Amino acid sequence: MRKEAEKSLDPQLWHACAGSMVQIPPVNSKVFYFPQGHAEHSLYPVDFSSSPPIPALLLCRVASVKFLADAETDEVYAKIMLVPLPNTEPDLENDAVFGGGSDNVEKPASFAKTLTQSDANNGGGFSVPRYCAETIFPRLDYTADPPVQTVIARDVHGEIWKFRHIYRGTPRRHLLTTGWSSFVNHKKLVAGDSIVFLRAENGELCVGIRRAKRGNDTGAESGLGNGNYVSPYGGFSGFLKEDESKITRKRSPRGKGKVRAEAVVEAVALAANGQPFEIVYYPRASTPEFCVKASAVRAAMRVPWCSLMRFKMAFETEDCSRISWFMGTVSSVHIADPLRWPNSPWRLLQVTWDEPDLLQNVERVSPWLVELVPNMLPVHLSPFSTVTPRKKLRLPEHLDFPLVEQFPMPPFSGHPLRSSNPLRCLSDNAPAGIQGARHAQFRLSSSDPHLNKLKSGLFPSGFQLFDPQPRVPNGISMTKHTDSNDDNLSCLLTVGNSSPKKKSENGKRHQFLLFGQPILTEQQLSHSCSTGVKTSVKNEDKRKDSSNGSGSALENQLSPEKSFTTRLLWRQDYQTPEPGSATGHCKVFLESEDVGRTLDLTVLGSYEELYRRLANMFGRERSEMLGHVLYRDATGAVKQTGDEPFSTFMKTVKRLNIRMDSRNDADGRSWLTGIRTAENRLEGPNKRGPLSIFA
Amino acid sequence: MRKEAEKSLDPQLWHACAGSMVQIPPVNSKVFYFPQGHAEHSLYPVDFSSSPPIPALLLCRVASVKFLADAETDEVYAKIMLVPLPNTEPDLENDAVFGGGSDNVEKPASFAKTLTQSDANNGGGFSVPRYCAETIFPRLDYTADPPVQTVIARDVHGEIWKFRHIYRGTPRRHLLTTGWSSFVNHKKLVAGDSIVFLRAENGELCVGIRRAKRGNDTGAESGLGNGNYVSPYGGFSGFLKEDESKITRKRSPRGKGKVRAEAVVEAVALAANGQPFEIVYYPRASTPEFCVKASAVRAAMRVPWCSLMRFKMAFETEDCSRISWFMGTVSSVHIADPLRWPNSPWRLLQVTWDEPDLLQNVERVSPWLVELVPNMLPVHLSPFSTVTPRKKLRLPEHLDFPLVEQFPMPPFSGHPLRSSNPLRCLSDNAPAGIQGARHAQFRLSSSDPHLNKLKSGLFPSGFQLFDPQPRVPNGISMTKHTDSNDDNLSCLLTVGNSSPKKKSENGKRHQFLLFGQPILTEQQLSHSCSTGVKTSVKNEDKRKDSSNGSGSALENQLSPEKSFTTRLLWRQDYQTPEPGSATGHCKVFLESEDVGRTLDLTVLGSYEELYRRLANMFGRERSEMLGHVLYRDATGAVKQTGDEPFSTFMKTVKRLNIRMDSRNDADGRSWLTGIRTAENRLEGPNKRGPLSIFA
DNA sequence: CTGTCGGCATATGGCCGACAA
DNA sequence: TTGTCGGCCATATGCCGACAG
Repeated sequence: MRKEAEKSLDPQLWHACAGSMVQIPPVNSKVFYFPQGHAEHSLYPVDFSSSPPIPALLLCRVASVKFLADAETDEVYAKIMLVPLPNTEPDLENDAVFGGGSDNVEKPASFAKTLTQSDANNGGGFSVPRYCAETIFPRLDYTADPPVQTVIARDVHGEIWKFRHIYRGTPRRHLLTTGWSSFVNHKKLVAGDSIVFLRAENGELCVGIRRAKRGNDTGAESGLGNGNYVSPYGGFSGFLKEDESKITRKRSPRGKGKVRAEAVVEAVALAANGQPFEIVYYPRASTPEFCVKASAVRAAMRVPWCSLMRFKMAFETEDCSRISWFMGTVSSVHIADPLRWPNSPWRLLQVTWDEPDLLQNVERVSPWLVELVPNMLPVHLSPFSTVTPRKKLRLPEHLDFPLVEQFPMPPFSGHPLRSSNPLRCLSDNAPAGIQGARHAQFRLSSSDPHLNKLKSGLFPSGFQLFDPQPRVPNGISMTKHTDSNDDNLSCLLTVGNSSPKKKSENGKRHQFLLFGQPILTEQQLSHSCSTGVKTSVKNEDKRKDSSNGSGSALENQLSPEKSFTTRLLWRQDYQTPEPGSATGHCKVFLESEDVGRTLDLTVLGSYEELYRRLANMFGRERSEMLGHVLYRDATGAVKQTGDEPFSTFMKTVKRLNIRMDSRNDADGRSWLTGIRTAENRLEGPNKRGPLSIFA
Repeated sequence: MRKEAEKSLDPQLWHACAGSMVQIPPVNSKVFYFPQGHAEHSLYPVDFSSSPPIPALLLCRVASVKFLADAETDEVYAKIMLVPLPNTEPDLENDAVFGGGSDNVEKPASFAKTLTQSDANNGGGFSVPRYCAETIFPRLDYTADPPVQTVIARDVHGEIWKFRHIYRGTPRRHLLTTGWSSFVNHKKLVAGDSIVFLRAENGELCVGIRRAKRGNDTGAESGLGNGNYVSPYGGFSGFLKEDESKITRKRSPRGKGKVRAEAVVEAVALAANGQPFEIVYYPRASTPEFCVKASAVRAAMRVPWCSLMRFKMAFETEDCSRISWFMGTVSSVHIADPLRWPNSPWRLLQVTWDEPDLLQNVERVSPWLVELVPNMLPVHLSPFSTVTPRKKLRLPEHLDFPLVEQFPMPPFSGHPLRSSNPLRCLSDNAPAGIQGARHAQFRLSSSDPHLNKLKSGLFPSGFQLFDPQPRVPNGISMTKHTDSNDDNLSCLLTVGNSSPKKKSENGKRHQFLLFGQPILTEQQLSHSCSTGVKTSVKNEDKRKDSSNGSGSALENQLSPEKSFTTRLLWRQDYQTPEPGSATGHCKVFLESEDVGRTLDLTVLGSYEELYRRLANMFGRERSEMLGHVLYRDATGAVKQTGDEPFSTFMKTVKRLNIRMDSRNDADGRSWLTGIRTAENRLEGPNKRGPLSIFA
């Protein structure tokens, strides 16, 4: 292919387009490069078989960074040249060695707006929010009647766009008229895409675009215009990739804007040889960054990660207007892909979310993406709290554990499961200093002075634990399981559950989209269904714990039967019983759809009944189910229904995936026919009703 | 990149789009593969340095052929899988060994029309030529008033287009109305592009497009609508490539529709290993076919090519409506690139054309592209004669020389210049049988009975040598050099010149475009200017001839001073004097422009004067000329003005190239803005007056 | 026979204030 | 404050016969 003139664009404009959570490591700083993450960043499966053995992570120096934009789509991406560093570097070396320049250049004035239907479709006008007009645009002469000016903006390619900016109407408002629709057409913008205006340092106005990650058409009915989709920071790509590739194909059929598999192999080969190599990173691809600030990785790996640890993680709404923190619990710590990447910390943590439905497909995260929070009553921060990710919540000094193992040498040599045993990791390795932290983590109670100290820093002001009317707008609604034998717990659950209903009843609510899948809050789903996601791993851990027969006080403290707080955690987040348990609820995912439905296995006595039930549930023929229902058995292996006796199946199954032949492939051409057509298509035959249908 | 579904399209439609001169070798036939030609087919320089040594040509079997079309531009191309064959194959083996099936499937009814301005621009209608409507379209019911129908056609991707076909107006004519402009817009057609309608064997109507090779905007003023540009068959790519890349970039900036350099290297590597490999061939790329029917190559190499041999070569008008034969003379026979491809017959022949201005950049051709014709009075076939390339003029049997050297082993081992010595090749190697042919070649006179025999076969019927009103519509106009010392010659020249003027004076004339460069007939240029192209090589040959001291009768016959016919050839085609001669005319090419202008060097006394003259000529600053004027010195090396003393420069220079920084780069985006804009651009600031300005 | 033009009907684009959320 | 709508004007689109080459 032709080498385009790789003109690095204004880094500020680039960042404005990339979103506020994207951080590109500065030149000369040190990062860890993760081939695994690089592979995830590629749309296509990456075959490392021909490569030499590669370390799972590689310390590198950032030799150069180019901020680029796709010539066709304006999608921003970065080319980063990395120089592998010898592993002899001292472990705790300061990153500042290379003098990573002052990254703190102040952000220029910028404004982003997600296009409404009116902005994108009708009459060719754009409603300029007052703030944007007054702070970003050139000053308008309000003495004129009407006040008008021509706004000139430069896009990522340096091309100039002119817009008539007028202040008119009753009541008065700012509008872009002439020139706007031409811009929309040229950039092929649709409602839901965002536009970024930025006043550069030289005073010039810049304009960038951020395309909506059109998950699929379901977005249309929830009002694309308001689209407050969640874009995962350090997201997850397993099940989703396929969906995304479909989207990408529609928008740019030549597979641009994504990294080719060969590029990954090539980079990895060079990296393995210790040679400089170049990586391309698409910040809006919804896959986690795979060049991570070395200090961040080191800091994260100093934490002896264990099950039951509580953490929060930042996500960005799709339009980049807000950042949300989601709370979760580490359900298991183990190597994500022990065969290929035996010692990789990448996605080391298996997690469960306080809002599991909101983050359904984020099952594993890398430690440096999350922030530990003291274990306490898991009453959640609002996902809409506006805590910025910059004012990071620093852990108390005594939480800064020493390294569990040597680092950056593989932290989990020998026994991959060793660290995934929470008890061992705490009881065997934890130095005295940890105890204080653990105290804060596990001895937390409303009367504990530590809590008050912490909560003032951790929660929005005014937040009160056990507040009878807690101001938690959209937290998980807690289930009303009555098999609890602990009144205290029930009480707490009730209390925690009393408030959220208030807001959940009126339809208009923030909508989240994660990896192109609409995220429904639990209210939208059901109160009676249990989530049952990712419980087995936890229970495996638990079984192993008991089998090793350790009886330390610590273990007793952590055991569900012995500790109040732990039990609370347990109850709430892992309410689902044992695999194949009495409640026997199971999530069912139809491949072509987005959100799982819940199925009560207890009412079923045979595969035959299951098929009938599933066919009924999805409006398909029973015969279509045969050979299409997949699940993972106790060992994690993928099986089809029928592979095991039904009784065994019943006991192990937690999640079913129904593979369907995709229909309606024929309209691949629609992207050609322009915006308005694409718009209409949203209301076409693919339109579907709400997906939260439960058995 | 994503693998598109490589659906082979209807071969008939493919051929209709590719043009009538394009022949794809049938499966199982044998071809010679030329890496050199493959590299020329790539837009970008191909670096073979990392490859193992490669033979210049490789006998292969055609394993499969896929007829494809670019998803975006509809440009047709072919993917051909070749299997290298061992060199042990007998040399003269018949190609039919593999049973190359009957290639003679009859051509389906098809019709091509070059879009007029009206077709492409106005009102959204398409004037259907009656022939097309009556023979290709479905039968119209003429009893209706007006007769209307919907014509349904399938394009290369199988997509369906509907057009309202109406027969109306006074006088009645066939039109496509509704649906047409949508087609034009989707396919981004502009005036000058062609549309192909074809009735497939199953009765279905197919539609294909052939884009004009828009050299550049000069086409606009000469009337794109009539565009009868010449498209070279087995063209030339040296100087032109750059121009073409500019064009391609404008139309498809991602470099699609061209072969990548790496693809060539990969194919060559496989080929060198004897492994099957795939090549991609774009028939409309104006580079010669590099998989050539083995029998054609063998036949061509049986001819002992020599200087002064006369030949003709077929070219196709750009709209594929006609095929023209151009006559030329072999000026030298030598390896094109002796360093890289020491024994390659590729572009073995250096040629001069009877119409040098029409084929200015075709300087070297491969032997199998040309057809020998007996040397005789070079009065030219009309370029518009409608001789099809199929009814080939077979050479008399006695011209079928035995092999000069073993073949396919390199035919020119040892002394690359050996065969370029016309005397040696004729006098040393020529068997007796040649004499007869040579007699026809050189002993030709109006009274010679051989001539009459030959001319009846070679010339259009009715053609009469020395006819006072010869029916040669557009032959080269002969110059009126008066330094001739042969009255007979002058007479002949006058006679030859008497007719063409008739048609040349009125503006409407066939326009030719070659490699994107408009071709002006000599009338359009000047009568007083000499062409000076490719004279030096000839003269070099001549010098070598005399230096070897042979004094055979043959040489005397060939010497300009001794032979009438030779002298005539010489006078007419090589009227330019020695390099640096008394007339001292020199062609000047501005890089960004298309056609050279002629400069009289004799009036100049210094580089300073030259710069002033050139600046004046092109409306540039004198300072812009410094360091930008390039030429080749006597040895062929590229030099800048100033590298040699002016007097030396004066003696050697035949052609100047002025390199200019291209301005107006900002409109690279114009291809995006649609047809009408592109159309308008043609009349924009780039518009230029006629280019044939002479010093 | 067919390329181009001007006429003209209709569709679309695009600017506007009204209104309401 | 700003998203959406209907009104309405200007322009573009596109079909037509006239005319001429």
